[in-house]
Amino acid sequence: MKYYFNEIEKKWQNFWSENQTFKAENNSNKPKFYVLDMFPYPSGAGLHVGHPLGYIASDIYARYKRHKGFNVLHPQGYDSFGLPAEQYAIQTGQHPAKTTEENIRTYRRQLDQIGFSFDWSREVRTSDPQYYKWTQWIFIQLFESFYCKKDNKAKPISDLVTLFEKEGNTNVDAACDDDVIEFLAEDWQRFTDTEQQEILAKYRLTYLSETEVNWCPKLGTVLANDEIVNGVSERGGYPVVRKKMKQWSMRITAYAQRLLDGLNTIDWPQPLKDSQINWIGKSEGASVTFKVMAAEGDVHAEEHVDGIEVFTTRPDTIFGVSFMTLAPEHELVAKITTEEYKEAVLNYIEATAKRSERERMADVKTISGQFTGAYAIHPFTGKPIPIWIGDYVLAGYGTGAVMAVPCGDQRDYDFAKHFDIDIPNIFQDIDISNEAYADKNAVISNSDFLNGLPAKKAIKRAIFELEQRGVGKGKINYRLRDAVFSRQRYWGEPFPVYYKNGLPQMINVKHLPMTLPEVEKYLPTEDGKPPLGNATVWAWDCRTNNVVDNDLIDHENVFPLELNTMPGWAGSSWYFNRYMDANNSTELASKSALNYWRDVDLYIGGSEHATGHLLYARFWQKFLYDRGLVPVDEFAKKLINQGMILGTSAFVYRLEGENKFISSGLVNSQKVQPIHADVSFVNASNELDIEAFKNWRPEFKEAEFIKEEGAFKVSREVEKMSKSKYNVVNPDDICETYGADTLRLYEMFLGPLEQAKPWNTAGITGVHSFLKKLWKLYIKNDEFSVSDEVPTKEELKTLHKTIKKVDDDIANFSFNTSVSSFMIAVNELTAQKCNKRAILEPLAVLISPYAPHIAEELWCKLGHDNSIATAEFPVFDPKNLIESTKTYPISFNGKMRFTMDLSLDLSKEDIEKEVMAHEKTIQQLDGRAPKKVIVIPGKIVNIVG
RNA sequence: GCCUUGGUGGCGGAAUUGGUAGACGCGCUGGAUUCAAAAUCCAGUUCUUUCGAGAGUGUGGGUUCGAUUCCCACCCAAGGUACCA
Repeated sequence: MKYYFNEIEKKWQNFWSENQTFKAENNSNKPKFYVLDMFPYPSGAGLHVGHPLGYIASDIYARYKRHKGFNVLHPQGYDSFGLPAEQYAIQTGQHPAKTTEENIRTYRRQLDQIGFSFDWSREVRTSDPQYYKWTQWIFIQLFESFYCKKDNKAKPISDLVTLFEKEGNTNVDAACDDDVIEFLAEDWQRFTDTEQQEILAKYRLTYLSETEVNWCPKLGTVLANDEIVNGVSERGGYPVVRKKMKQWSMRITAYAQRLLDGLNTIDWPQPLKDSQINWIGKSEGASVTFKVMAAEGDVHAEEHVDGIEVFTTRPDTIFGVSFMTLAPEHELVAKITTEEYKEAVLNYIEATAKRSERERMADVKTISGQFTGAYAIHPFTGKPIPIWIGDYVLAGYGTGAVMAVPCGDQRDYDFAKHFDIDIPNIFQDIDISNEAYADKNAVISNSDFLNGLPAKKAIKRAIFELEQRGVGKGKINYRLRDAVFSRQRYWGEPFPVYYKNGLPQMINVKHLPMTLPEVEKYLPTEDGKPPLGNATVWAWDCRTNNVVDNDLIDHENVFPLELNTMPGWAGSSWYFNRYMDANNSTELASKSALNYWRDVDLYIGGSEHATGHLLYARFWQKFLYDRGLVPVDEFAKKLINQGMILGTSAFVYRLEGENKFISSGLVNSQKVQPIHADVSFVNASNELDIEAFKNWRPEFKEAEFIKEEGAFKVSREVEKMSKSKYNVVNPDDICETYGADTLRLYEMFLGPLEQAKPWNTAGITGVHSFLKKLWKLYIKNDEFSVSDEVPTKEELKTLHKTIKKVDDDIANFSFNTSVSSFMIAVNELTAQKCNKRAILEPLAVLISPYAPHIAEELWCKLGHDNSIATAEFPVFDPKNLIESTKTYPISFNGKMRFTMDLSLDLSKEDIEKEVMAHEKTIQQLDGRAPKKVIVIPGKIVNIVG
């Protein structure tokens, strides 16, 4: 009766699939539990052992919750739009849909073979028109909405139109573009339809705007900030430049505060919350407008410049202002610069423009700047303030201008020192002769009405005074920008948009989905249009509501369609809602399904999505909530980031200039070249399979190998798992050799779920032989058989302490320690020669979330004809752990020296008497009298002295 | 620089509220079984040691009868982020 894992695993995978064991129902008397994984992008390379880590953890959790009586939703799908399929299409001409389909098939096979309890009847694919129909639908809802700041929620744009008709926009408090002008009801009536549309566009939650974007010429597309690493594209490492383009944007900034507040209501990892908080970058302070002083002889100066607006977090330091600095790109620079300084300013701007964004960021130490000749007027003192330009001020943050307070800001201080500008000290008893004082702990002085106030009070007072005089006001500034939503790609969701007189029009939702058109080529067109510009049938006929041939475009009835597609995060921002009712063709999900499942109870995925997917998805969820489309405004109550599994690379050493390899222990100080060897050639003792290595590449065929102690050893190093490092381990091979249950257990056994940890196949034999030992417990005389005898106290103790441990571990997501406790249990039961049903049946259930195939087989052999998934989880009974004696550690000055078995009934005094009489105590004390004896009954004895 | 997380044997890692540091597994050493190998089983395995014992959880201090755990300072590593005004 051997443990034939391959047969067992195949058998049960088929059973689950045929019986739809894990299909979740949308109505049930059981409490609901929704366990979600971040769905994968189906790449051509398939899965390596690092990918399923999170899926195994969530699967254990889902199976455990089923045993505990929950109606569990545990779905899976594919984030199947994306760049790699498109790049492949560009190279081979193969339609991305085809590549994607093939990749999905590989993924599905690999996932099935690991034995996940996914409800595949709810599978979603973002690239499926039946799915992206609803992505397009949500886009239209965003277009038809604005953000009302009074009610702090999104509302229909028609509400806004009603308001405009009644009273114009003077009383409207809504998130909008900065350049909205005020108008009255009469004005609104007078505006042409086009003018009205242009105004509404400034309020819509998605809008077209001329934005400066990160354009990657090599990829022919716009990249989001998080797709750029160190100034080059994350994919491919191509250079990225700034370029102005008309793009769809999402007004995520309207939700900045709610995205911050919501973090307090969800159980997500602190580092992840911190990076979202950072990304949103809220800073509180004031905006202050500095009037510009008329240049000598220029009587009209004030007419062409209203003033320079700055944002500061320290309005309390306003009396310390001794100059202002504008970003070189600031639009006022040209207007205010005096004749005398024109040339110098132009030269400076030219010089900074030459330096790339990257250089500017890397080189923080060099101080540069240029005086413009112009002066601003201090709003309180009326003194002239010289206006400089300098590239330490960034055009993209705040207003692109700062009021410089050298005594309170190190950058201003350095700038002032460098250009010999005055550094007035406005802090009482603070020495600023060497550096600025940036803390908020000083008392303000030399500052008129702020004198004697501590910083925090001074900030409030300063804002009050600014507002009184109408030169500024309290303001909250966010680093978060509106999100660019257009991509110049083929393999993404098309926008449901056509253009009439240059104005975007939404296609009526009843004509969705707008499916991707066929194109000849997947590259941008020669005149720089996105790939959809290659489509010949991509025009909208308003009479028939059909996509028609471009030749029919007449701008009266037939109009051109949008050529951009949506970004990768569109489809992933709401998929968790779709799983609740994945096959609904009339709604994104039915009200009843949404109200039943509500939100994700446990979401597991990588931390790399902190400021991308996880921020956008929260934004969309809040929007959908505002519009009454979903019942909760945070989609995931709890989130866990699984750590990355790293590879353990193997290195062989080649003597420099020779085709001779030397075992790693013999290298010493010889000149060698380390070469990655494929990890599959190396065994648990780091010995290389020389024959396999020789056959690997022709250049090694004739190589010579210098062994140590009869073997050739490699050295190991932990690196990221990657093809080029030959340290990738394929789960298919592991399942073939050891089985899926072994893979699942080993991935959990490696270490804490959230921690990054190296994979080393060598250790897998430990968990594999554990499963074999487990199997053997159920075998007697080579037959499957268990006895119905009453279990002993010891056997019950082993079982129940394991139940308790596993319950606690799963509650803490500490899956690695439950694997250890299973091993301990099986070791103990083996030693006890336990073959009893009363122990072994609950044990099978206990292990089934972790190793479901072997558990099903044992369950079946124990005489059950239903799946073990339906079994109730064993219940811990503390009475099985009650002891009568305790092995006391006897310590001296806190150091344990020996142990003593004593009855738990003994009093403190009795314990002390017994311990003091013990020969080892006498020996330890060596004649000294103890100063003190600490006795904690049931725990420890500590003798001091 | 700032924020976050972490630092324990040769390796992955254990140690609920401060109470026997190194569970469990790998590797290693020795043994049994075998013609041999695989597989399996048994014993040992933190370091030092004069074999009595002593030291030991990044470093240095502190609190405590007792600290991997709490406090202070510092060092190192990983991840995030940045002339953010």
